[in-house]
Amino acid sequence: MEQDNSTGKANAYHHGNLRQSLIDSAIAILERDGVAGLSLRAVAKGSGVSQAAPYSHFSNKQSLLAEVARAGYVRFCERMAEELERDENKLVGLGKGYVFFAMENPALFHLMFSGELAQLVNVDEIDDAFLRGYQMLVDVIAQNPLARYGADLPDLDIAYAWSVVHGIASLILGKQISARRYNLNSDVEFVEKMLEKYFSTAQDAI
Amino acid sequence: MEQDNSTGKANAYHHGNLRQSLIDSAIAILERDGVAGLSLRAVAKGSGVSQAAPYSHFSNKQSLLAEVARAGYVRFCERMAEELERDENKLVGLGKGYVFFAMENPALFHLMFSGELAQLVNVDEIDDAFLRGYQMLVDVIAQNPLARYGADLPDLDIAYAWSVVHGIASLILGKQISARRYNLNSDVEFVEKMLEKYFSTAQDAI
DNA sequence: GGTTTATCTTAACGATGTCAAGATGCACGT
DNA sequence: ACGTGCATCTTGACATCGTTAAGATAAACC
Repeated sequence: MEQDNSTGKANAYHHGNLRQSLIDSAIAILERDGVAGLSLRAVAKGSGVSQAAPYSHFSNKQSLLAEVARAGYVRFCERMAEELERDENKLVGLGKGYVFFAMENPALFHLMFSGELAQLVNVDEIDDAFLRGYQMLVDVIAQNPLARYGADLPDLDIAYAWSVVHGIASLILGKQISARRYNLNSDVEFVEKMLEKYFSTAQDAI
Repeated sequence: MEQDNSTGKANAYHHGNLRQSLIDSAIAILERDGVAGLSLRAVAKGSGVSQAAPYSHFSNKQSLLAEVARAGYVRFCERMAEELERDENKLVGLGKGYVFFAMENPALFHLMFSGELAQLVNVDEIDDAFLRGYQMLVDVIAQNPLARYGADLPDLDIAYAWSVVHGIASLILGKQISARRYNLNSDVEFVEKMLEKYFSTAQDAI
């Protein structure tokens, strides 16, 4: 974060950029082995340092995970912006980005939204990255009011739209919903069908 | 399960009904201390047996948790049925039961739907209890088609309604959504407003 | 060049999931 | 009635985990 990766003082003893390296290692382990394999010792080994080295940069495991979640929110926003450009219906595009990110990064998504970090950790730093994602939804809803409810209560519309995409993502990750149950070829196709059907906006309607 | 609780052969050495007792202890710990306090050793101590005793009844911790989840689905269905009677709009009632159960049993709900059990454990036994809850939703949707989409694709309507309530529940448990954000007094009130607004059925519409 | 200080290592502690070996006592055949 | 088999439970141990304490290293600054 405060130190450049490439100009780190390469040294047998002093890593040079351990803080960021630990976050990267944690994300890599999360993608490869899931939450089960994400031990502090494994993260340290992934960065080539000893077991206790992370404690020079994080007060405990939860603090590291909070930073991982923060990095996750950044990627999350990028993924939504990517899909937002591709889709004409902005609400559908945002929803696709939301659910696709969850499907592509299941463990990271779970870490970001499970709420296990919210209690013990300083949430303010997370909020920065998190609120940027929330703002994307607010903007899209403001410009594309949902078809059936007009704009009289946009706040609830925001919570509603958020709930729909988050519910779809959660149920897919939890294996409760699958394309097979609905005779579709892939989960991606299922998500697209769902969002296009239930996220029609005022412009699309009738 | 196969042994009665009251007629268990009370004995200093042989517990008599340890299997069910362990499941009950696990649920009690889950409610009191959350997932963090749910160790096998704590569960064993809660039933007054030694650390390794659970391995006479469960192959590992995951197997015990699977049974806990199964018991959770039973309670889950009861809670939905309770709210279903109370509400005239059946879809709204079902949704209230769904979200209220999550709010009243956050750790249990998380265990039931996180999908962490789905990989390693024999899911068939869970499915029995789980499918009863799913069938409740199917029946309600069949009798109360959603207002705007008719009955041409009820399958997707089911997935949609499920996603909405599951999303609301998940976001509330994860502290991403709260009544305070929407200027409401309580999360219960927020849930009721949401469901009544977005779960209007064909009968209610216009 | 010597000191300060951040960074990293080694060693250890308690807690946890799990297994192996043995103790206990209910059930059942004789 | 009585011994045997088998399910059930205990003790003890091991590897792994998060975390802390004490000390080693070397970069930074005077």
